Amino acid sequence: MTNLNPESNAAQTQDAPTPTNFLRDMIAEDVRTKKYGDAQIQTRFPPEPNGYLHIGHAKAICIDFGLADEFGGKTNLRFDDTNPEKEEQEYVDSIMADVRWLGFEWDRLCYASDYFGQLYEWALRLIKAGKAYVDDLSADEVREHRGTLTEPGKDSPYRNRSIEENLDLFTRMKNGEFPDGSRVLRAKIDMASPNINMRDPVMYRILHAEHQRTGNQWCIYPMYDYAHGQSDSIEHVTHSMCTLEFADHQPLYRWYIEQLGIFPSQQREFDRLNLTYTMLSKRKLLEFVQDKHVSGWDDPRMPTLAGIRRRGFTPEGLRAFCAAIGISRTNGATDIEMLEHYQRDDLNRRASRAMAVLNPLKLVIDNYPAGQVEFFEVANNPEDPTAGTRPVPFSREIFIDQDDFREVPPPKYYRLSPGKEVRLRNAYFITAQSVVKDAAGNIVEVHCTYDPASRGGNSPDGRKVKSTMHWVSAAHAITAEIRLYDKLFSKADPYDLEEGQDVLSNLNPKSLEILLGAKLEPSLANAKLGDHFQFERVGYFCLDPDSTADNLVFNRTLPLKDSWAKIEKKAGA
RNA sequence: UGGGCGAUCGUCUAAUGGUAGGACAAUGCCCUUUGGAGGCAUUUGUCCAGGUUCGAAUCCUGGUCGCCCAGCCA
Repeated sequence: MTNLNPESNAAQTQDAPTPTNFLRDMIAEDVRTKKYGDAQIQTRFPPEPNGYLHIGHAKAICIDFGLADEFGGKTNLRFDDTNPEKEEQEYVDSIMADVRWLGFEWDRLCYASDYFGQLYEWALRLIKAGKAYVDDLSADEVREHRGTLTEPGKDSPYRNRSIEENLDLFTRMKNGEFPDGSRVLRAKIDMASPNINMRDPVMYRILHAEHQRTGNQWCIYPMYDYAHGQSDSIEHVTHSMCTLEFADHQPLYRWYIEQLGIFPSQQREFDRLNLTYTMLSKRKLLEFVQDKHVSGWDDPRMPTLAGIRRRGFTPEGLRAFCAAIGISRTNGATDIEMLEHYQRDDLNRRASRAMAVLNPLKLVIDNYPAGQVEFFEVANNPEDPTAGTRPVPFSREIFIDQDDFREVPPPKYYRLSPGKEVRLRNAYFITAQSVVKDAAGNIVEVHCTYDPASRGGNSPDGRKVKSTMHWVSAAHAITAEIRLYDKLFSKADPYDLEEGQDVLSNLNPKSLEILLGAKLEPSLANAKLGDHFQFERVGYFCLDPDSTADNLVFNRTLPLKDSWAKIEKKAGA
């Protein structure tokens, strides 16, 4: 069952009508022809608990849960925990939390390890049917016998053992009589198959390893191919969607199910998500964490769901993105701009506005009475009148951003410069009069005059200003730490490498910039974890869990689109 | 190079033999108390060569290019 909240459903339906895709068409056809009788559509999301979920998994989750939901079906969360050497409870916990955060709730929580007993029984059945055998070849020898892409393999000398001997040996494998790697159970299919997966694939290997759920109960563990389809079948999964690299496994998936004569789950593959400037390999991400190139799985620069959540991304925005990118069988890379667009789109609708000055420059309004304070009632969200207002204090000395003042304004610069009049958002028109510089010639203070008649931000005489700037009252400002994040990689394709280089060499050295002296309007002292803010004219921000009462830390989720930056860039180029 | 899968604007995708459309990006204009948001407009595409057909992105043939597979990982 999915649990999309009404707001996000509305958001999705008001977008362009979702185009169809081959998976939906396939399911619709199966429903139409009653391929599974009156049984409901059943899907599953089957992560291995060996790492954190990332944006690529979000696409799979949206497909697995979304499609089932569309057809009134159900989705199981199943942990594919068949390799105890890589799996941990920490990952199980994070995966459950991430799926829920994305907005989905599973029907049944399952583990492949729940089926170890059944899988073992079925293995015995295949042995008795002459369809599986114990092989004593070493791993190296198995590889040598497998052949190559262009040459057929050779039969193992153990391939034609008697059923009795196979039964005896496999039982003893299970009973722990043999060391790791000494024997495997293999399906007896075809060593000359052009599909290497069909060249007598390994079904079970010996692993004297403790499993996070079954402990030491087993010392033989099923391989993915032997476990996955049967697990689907046990759960009566009608449509088992997976990524393209498993397409070659489909014949094997079907072979096991046919030999066993069990519920005919069917596998169908779709393309994996690739994003520009992003690494979506669990193995590499684990490396980043272990080698401390990032602070952890939830580093806000990580493409993990835990990372982007901490960064301030919303599940609604992510789901809209997943719906927009569609599903196909091509291999390309989606522009990260598209991900960011759907985040901004969602954040713009719901983020509370606030004023924050990241790089403060003091501004003194010389004709404003010293010691006077007034409060302006300011809209929390111009996009949403129901969001209400808040009081924002104003006084003689305020902070503006250094970017908003130029002693010598470049062409098309609308912001403050000597003699120029601008609007302080929601407050007054001001005109810059003079600057104060330090010994090194840096501007440390700007002096202005204000027009008392422009209170609220409009002049009664109707004169216009070209710019509106945000500000924070110096006496009331709270100081905070701001973490500005940028892309983790500096190349659109992280794998675009010189000979012998690793993706690490494409890491963006400026992916994190920390600002310690930012000045925020006082209401931000009440920010809570999980709140989303738009710092007006700057970007979207959220409170980081590193925050303490006397050191607030805000993460920049994304900057606002900045057309001035474009103009500047063009002028410079 | 054996097998599998694929190729449509710069990018991601629709069109299921009958008008090549949308989104993102880009560009220009309008609007704006966020150079945000919004509105309008514009640009760019069916891998190539043949064939079938009244009509082909779609079907056929032959190329070309890309991705995946030789774990006792998933």
